[in-house]
Amino acid sequence: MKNLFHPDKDDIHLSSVLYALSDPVRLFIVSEIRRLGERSCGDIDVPVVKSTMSHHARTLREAGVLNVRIQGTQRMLTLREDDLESRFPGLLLSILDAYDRNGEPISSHTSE
Amino acid sequence: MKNLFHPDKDDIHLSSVLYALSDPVRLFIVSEIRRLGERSCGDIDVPVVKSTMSHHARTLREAGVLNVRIQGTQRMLTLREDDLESRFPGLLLSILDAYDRNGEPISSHTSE
DNA sequence: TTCATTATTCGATTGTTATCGAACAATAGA
DNA sequence: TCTATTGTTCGATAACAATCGAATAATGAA
Repeated sequence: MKNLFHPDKDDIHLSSVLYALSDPVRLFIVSEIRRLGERSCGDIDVPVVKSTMSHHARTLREAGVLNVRIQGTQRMLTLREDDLESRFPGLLLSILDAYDRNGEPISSHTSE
Repeated sequence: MKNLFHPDKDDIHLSSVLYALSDPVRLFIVSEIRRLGERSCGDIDVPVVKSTMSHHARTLREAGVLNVRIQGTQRMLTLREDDLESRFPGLLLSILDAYDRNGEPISSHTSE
């Protein structure tokens, strides 16, 4: 049985969280999990192939944004809302609210 | 007289702002400007050479985080607090508060 | 005009990342 | 045991980024 690394709450770093959430695809993933609750990787309708999705899920997990629970062949993703809220109060909410208010395109952060 | 590009308020993108603030050096720069008010590039005691500082100032300006005003040979930097607050309510404050609460290290591979 | 101050640009280096497809692994179910 | 489902890992690629030092530019002061 595999054991997935998750950083301790106190090892979650602001710059890593901001970096993880600065990618439009990852922002979309996180927004969907917040909207729908726990979901597997495959449940999230994201315009990348599954190996890329796996990469993003890992990036978010290692940054401390997501918790990943193994259930059969699936990886169930949840937001680490409580850990993030206690470490960075208001941060996640303001980011996700900003995301929902302004329709960010899912292309690239160097768009124009 | 040179004219520096600043994105319109409505062209400031969440992912770009998060990316700009995901670098520890840039977080420090922004935190210092918030703490001290308007400052020139050279006023900020940051552990990088001036060409690198120039690069970071440009990244923050182009992301919409900083306003840069030319005064003589200096570039005076201010936070675009109002624009950011109206577009992403609470975001900047929660980031800077999180930064101040948890001392994020500036991990740089050079000393100066 | 000459010099000092301040910052930008340029070229190079080194490292990181987002993406894909193919191969692989783990599990559940028949 | 066989097969389908679900993800991960690996290798490759192309793009981007953080940093430095040197050269350049703009300005103000002597």
